[in-house]
Amino acid sequence: MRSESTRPAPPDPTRRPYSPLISPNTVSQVNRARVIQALYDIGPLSRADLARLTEVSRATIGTIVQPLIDNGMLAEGDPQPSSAAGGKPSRPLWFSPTSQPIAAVHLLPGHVEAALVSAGGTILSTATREYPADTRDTGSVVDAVNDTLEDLFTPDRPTALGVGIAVGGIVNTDTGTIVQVNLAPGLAGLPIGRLIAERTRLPVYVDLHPRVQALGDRWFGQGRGLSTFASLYAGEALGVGLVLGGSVHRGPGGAGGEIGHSIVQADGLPCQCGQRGCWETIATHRWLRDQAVQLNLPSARTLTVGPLARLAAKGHPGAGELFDRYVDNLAIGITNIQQLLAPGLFILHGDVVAGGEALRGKLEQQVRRRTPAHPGSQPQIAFSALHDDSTLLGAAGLVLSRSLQLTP
Amino acid sequence: MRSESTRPAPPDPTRRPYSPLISPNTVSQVNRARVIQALYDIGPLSRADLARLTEVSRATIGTIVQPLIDNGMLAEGDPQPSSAAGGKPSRPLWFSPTSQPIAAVHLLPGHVEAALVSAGGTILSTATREYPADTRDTGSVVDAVNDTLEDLFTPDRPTALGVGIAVGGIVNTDTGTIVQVNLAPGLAGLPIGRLIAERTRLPVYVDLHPRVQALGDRWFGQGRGLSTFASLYAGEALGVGLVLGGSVHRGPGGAGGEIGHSIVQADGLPCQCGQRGCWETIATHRWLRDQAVQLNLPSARTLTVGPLARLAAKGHPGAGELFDRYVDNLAIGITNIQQLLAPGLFILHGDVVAGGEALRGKLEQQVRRRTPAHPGSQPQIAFSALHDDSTLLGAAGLVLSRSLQLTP
DNA sequence: CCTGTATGTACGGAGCACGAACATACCTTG
DNA sequence: CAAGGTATGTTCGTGCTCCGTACATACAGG
Repeated sequence: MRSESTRPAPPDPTRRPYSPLISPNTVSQVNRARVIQALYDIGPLSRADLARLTEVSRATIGTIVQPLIDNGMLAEGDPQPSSAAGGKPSRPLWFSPTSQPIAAVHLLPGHVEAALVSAGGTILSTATREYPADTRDTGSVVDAVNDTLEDLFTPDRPTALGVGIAVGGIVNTDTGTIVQVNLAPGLAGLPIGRLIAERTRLPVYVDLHPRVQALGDRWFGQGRGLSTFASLYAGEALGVGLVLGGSVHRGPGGAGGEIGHSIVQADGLPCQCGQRGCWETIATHRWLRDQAVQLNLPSARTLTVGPLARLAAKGHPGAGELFDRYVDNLAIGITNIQQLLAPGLFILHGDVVAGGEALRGKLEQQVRRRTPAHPGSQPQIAFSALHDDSTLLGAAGLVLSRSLQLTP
Repeated sequence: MRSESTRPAPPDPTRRPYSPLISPNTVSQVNRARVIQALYDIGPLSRADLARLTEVSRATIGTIVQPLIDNGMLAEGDPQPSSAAGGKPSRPLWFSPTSQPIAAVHLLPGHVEAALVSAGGTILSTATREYPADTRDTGSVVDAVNDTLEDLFTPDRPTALGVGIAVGGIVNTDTGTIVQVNLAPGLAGLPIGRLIAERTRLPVYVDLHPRVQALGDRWFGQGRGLSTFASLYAGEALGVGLVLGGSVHRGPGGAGGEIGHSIVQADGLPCQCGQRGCWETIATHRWLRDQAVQLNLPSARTLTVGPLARLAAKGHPGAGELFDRYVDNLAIGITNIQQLLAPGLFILHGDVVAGGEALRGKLEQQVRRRTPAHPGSQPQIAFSALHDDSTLLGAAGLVLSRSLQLTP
């Protein structure tokens, strides 16, 4: 029995976990994780590059990477030609396409997408399933996810490292339980993480869709190696995933990122949430379509950003002005994030990407105009380079960061 | 010469630094830092407590803490009575009052406050200096800071571990240069960090005032051991310091926290910064006084939160309503932070604290009303327990975290 | 006084990174 | 083509730190 009198405080999700001390046995684990991290951050690197980067001897790198090559995670690439000074050509190391894959799931209202992803970020195979979005039979949802995974797990492949699930709604990341999905209210309360873990006997990690997208950018996209950036989803809804200090930010229980309900117009339009002037009320498809109806734009009730941009480019009456207002409304919320956190880089996902360079350039200009000059840190707006794969790759990144004990 | 062809990317402030691998020599440094961290997070702990907490043997803790006791940083407290089960009484370890102190500086427009702080967070001595706030002679400012420090550095004390400087304005934390101080424009561009480092020959760390306050809460106040919280300064201005994942957040160059210019009323009152509807325009003394003048409250032009709260408590006509509107305006900005980051705890500093429990309770209620229920994470509002010392203690925490290589 | 319990310390053993030296492979130059 | 230079990757003995076990110390309770 432990002494109760001087016993440390009981566990509390808001308390910082005490990092255990490093023992000789764990040094190699920690170092292995850091080497893998460097590869993800920078790309293929030779042993000598890794030694310089991590400030250890080449001999040490050898002993760290050799087991990873032996167990099939890493593989040596073709020799790189040596420089003009001569020297033995280096053999860059990178994740083997035949290494243990990762299962990635995107759970949307009404359907499930899944993929098997290699450690290097290649999508090896995909599968999808439909389910009735308005169902209250949560068993059918779990079945849909499980069946999709079964399609991926063929006997000729090694078992997956784990399963990452991105949910288009609010999730408690500590318990892997769905809290709320707007267009599928029946999913509320479903402990999807535990149920899939029981069926697959694999570690399962569940997180919010915008945060998973940020993980995609962080591991496989423009966020690689960056300390701080924001991934913004904008389209029919708004959401943000924040990478701060190299880790994706999660509030207690995985809260945070509900940027759609931040207030940008205190006495503005009423929002579904009961407040007034949420960012959602002026920067989503709903607002865009309401305005388009008033302006008598074609197909106003199903308008999206791409068609609006094309109407504006053609000079359709009212379209250009609406486009500009939409961009400025987006800029307001982005500015607020920049003022508070100064991530510096905003990676855009969702339908907003259909706005093209006209939208990106204008948006960047508006955000810069609204953020007073801070030396050497002009905010940048970019479209995600991962396109439609960002969520599935992010779900793989979720598994990677947790399973390999890398930066979370 | 290094090979250029496979050379890793050049250094970039927005890139994450690659943590060097751990060698047998550095294991002890890392572990020592983690033991010290545990003491700061929890308070005095015996060797056995530390062993349980850090998951190493008591023997290891002994070898880690013995040098710290020998060099005077830690000291054994009085034996704690053993529990009913018996056993040898434990000797709690804590920072010795005679350990190497830390110099803390608060640079305000027109005057300088400084203190010598023990590692345990006790203010050992203080000193102040005035300087003309409207000066363009930056030498006089550096002299004022330096003279104040000289007052503290008496020959009978060991040399300080370092100097932490909190600046009431925008600062580039990478270079230690002042970017802008609202009421002392002459300070812009002053490389205060480098200049004080040259004079004192000590390591000097410079940061923004709200962020330093957050560090005070994080090391010595209610933020101890917490993973995530926000420290809000509210009074004549607004500013926020964020602790996320155990570290205080800094954007590139130390940007971020300029919450006063986040937009909460897109078509609202014009702000000094050129935009409309910044939070500043509805939640600072300026707004409060403008409203008080319109309501004909007594001493309206110099009104602060304390007198307003007392007028409201006495039922003075209009005061109660103004008080409520002020609280709700504060709640808007806090809600936005909660929606984005979900820090869960907001520690208030500045004149707003004079509003007392009436203000705190109402503010908490408003923020909770505005944030849709997230399971098990109701946001909390608290006043700083450090009162007027929070900035100086935070400046000490700034030095601690950097000098001891603890979590930044 | 003896047993039980808990704290703090001493000592041989094991794991891992380090440094130096070596094998390998390519370049340039005469 | 041979020699010298340069860079990569590997081998092997050394040293640092933590681990497990055992032991000394100190208090409670019967």
